[in-house]
Amino acid sequence: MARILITSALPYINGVKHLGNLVGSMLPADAYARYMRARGHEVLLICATDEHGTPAELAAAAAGKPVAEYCAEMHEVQKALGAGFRLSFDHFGRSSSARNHELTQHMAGRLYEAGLIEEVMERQVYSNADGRFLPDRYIEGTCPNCGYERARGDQCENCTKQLEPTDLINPRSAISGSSDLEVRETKHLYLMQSKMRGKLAEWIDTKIDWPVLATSIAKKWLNDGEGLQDRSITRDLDWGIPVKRGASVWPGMEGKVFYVWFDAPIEYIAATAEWADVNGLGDAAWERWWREDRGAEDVRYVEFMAKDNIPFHTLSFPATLMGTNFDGAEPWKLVDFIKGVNWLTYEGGKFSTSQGRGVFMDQALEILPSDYWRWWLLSNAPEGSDSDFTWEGFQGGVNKDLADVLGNFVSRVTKFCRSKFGEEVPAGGAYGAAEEAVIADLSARLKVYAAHWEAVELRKAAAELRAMWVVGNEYLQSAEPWAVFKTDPERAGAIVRFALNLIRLYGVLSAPFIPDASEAMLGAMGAEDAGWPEDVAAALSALPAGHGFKVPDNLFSKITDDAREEMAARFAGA
RNA sequence: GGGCCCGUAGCUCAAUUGGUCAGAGCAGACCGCUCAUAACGGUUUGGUUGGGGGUUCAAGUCCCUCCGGGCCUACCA
Repeated sequence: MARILITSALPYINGVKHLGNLVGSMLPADAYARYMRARGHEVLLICATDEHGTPAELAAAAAGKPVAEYCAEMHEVQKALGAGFRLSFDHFGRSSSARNHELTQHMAGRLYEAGLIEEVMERQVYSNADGRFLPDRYIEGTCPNCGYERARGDQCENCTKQLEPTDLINPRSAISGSSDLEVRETKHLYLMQSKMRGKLAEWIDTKIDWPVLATSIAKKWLNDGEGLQDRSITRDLDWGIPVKRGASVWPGMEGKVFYVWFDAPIEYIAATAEWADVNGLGDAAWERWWREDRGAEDVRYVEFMAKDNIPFHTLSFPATLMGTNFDGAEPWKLVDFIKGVNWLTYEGGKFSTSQGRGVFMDQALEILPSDYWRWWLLSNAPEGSDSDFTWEGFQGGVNKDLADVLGNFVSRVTKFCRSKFGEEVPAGGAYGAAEEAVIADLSARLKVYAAHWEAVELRKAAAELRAMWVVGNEYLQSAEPWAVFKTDPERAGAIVRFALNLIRLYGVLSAPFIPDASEAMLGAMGAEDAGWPEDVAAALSALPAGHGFKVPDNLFSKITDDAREEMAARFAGA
């Protein structure tokens, strides 16, 4: 039994997440956690809302609420939606928690002691009308290069030229539209990542099994230009974690907060502490997952995220943890494997919150149960490259895989049995060559399935699972109990007994992808406590003769063409 | 501009890291079955692996080049 720590990239607080966000980290993390738990490993799955930063403040303002109140509400909304998608987080925390305040300040203090913090005087644009400093991209103006009037302070979307806010002609606040802007000096803390470049590079070089996406992005940042750049870890904002060295004030940094990207990854750890608190477990309980000197030396830590998160998880966060351990006193657990995925697109374009384009988590659950989405998203996860959500593809995948191959199998077996033998497992006959062949086939496929999960290959695992469902239909077709029943009811009984056991087996194997349907299958078979089939032959004899079962409602209904067209129109966006 | 990834059957993707006639699923065609959600099973059509050149006994896989997509390039997260 291994100990596996799993974190999902933190969903940002400013609204309901779309299917792309879901499949980018939370859903794969959940499926992986479910599989590993099913195999008997000790698993801890951690996620949280990422609550700091300018967009959170603006979203709160737009909603007409104090930011703390807004975040608290949105946290509950996201938590409920996660539950709706059956995301089995051991804890879904908040980056604004007291634990994270304490830990973030502690780590900053340690980095200071390590000599890895530098104070830098910056010049930033301040908006008098908005009463705040504006991040580059919140300043709009005319592009000096192409004349586009809505260029942003970081880059012109029209001509793609990279800009400084001060390059813009007629600059104005993107928030209020005010042109009452001025450049002010403000002091910030920089994490001197450049000092850790060698150490980070050496560490990355050991990660030969990571997706190219992850290592290539990390190496690019390490080696590009003058190498890894030092990075500001503070901001002039109200909402956030106040800048402190541990519990002490940080002279000259009053009124400032840590940058959201500094405190968000630390929340992985803090959320684990929150988990311990909620469960009344004490510090040792979470430290054994994160501190190599306190029990975490045998933990395998796997992170899930979309590609935009990779630099922070391969460089900034490890730099923070390594720096914090400058004297060897705090050996924090570093990530062992990063599952980085690409983007999910919507009908060939981008999901867009502002234009209402694409399907968001709340809408998805209004339309169909979570299993439909989980199956399609995971079996089409954007692993190798971006993948595209289309209603036609979704309809096809769900109807064929879930309704026809799996759902119909369960239906045909249980209904046939009920009509010929009643609602209990038939007694007669014995398994023979046909059943042995299926057992051999499934045993081999189960090994492949397990190997895909070990490698975190979602699409391949899904394909193998589907192949195992197909084996059931092939078996029924060749064994044809409906014909055998007429001449040899005993033998037909054995076939049906085997098929009922297949349903139970599928219930166990399918759970990482479609937990609700799995529960329905196991419930119908009266086998809720079924464990992983280490021995397929034994697993397919688990339901004994005379064991009662129920014919479940159809596991999945099909998406009609009319329904598909209606949804396509509804979510096409403005 | 610089860097990275990708281009395989009508569609979505594989291919044990250079090694049998390049494989699946969907879609199409034909056949079978009738237990089942008009579901299932079988057979089958379909590819000069984006173009060109090179290395090698051997290239989808390595090198060069061209074409066509996508992504990243750091103070929004």
